[in-house]
Amino acid sequence: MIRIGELAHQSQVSRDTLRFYEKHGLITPSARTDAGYRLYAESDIKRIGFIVSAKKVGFTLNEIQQLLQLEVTKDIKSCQDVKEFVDHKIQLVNQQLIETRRIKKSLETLSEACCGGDEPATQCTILDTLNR
Amino acid sequence: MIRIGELAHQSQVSRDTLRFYEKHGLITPSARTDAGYRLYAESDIKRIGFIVSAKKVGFTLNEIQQLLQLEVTKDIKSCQDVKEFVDHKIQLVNQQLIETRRIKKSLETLSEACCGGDEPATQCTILDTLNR
DNA sequence: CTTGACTCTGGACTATACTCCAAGGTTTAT
DNA sequence: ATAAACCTTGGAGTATAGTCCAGAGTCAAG
Repeated sequence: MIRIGELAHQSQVSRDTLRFYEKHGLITPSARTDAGYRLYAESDIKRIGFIVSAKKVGFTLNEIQQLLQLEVTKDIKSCQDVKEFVDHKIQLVNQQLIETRRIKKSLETLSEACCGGDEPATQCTILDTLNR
Repeated sequence: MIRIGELAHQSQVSRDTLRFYEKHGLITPSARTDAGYRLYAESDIKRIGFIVSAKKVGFTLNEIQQLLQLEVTKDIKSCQDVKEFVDHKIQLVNQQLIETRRIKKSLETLSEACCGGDEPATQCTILDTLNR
């Protein structure tokens, strides 16, 4: 059993963030010392690893919480459920991708129409366009 | 000169949002009635239009404020300055695009490795991967 | 026995972009 | 005259993901 500082070190997640995750129900230390110090077991370390990995692939903390639910109920939840969850997230990310592309395109159109010269911007096409 | 409700109606931006924009220095009503009611002139309406357009192409409120600065100082700022501002934003959006693509790919890899069957998820490759 | 490193809690603060509310004043229509 | 509709301000709340701090307790080493 390790204390919070050690876990922070091992998992590269700050103490404050660990406590923050706890407050939001993502993880609970397996035990406490008599003085109230958090004590983490191997399983807790793995759980933090899970959270870190899930964050890397783009899940929000809220989604990670749901994933952890799936983790816990592994034997009553099927692979299909897990896959559906991931596929749903892919849909969300895809929408975000489309929106970001749209924005990029708009900005590029804006930029391309601009002469970019060093004359005063009184007639700047960019500012003109945004004014409509 | 119109009042806030009318401007909200015309610009499709809520009263609260208009006051919010004011608090954050994006717009100031040209006048007030004796009773303190905000009064907006044509130029104010245009300014809101500018803000709405700029939001549509993906600028944050902070960036819009900077754009409005450029607007004001049109004759001392060049087209080049404006274009540089937009091009810098394109860079930011591009980074976001790359990151979102990375996430999408990670999720797809995760999903593709999963059988998606209706057996219990005890051996689910998705959960396994996230556990590493 | 004291110093330094570590931990605890609760709460404030960051950024982004609003949204909602309460309590009160003003305008407009009937 | 009064009710409805509109306006004012300040402040709180929403979601996301933390970060930072103060004041206090704990623990190991010199």
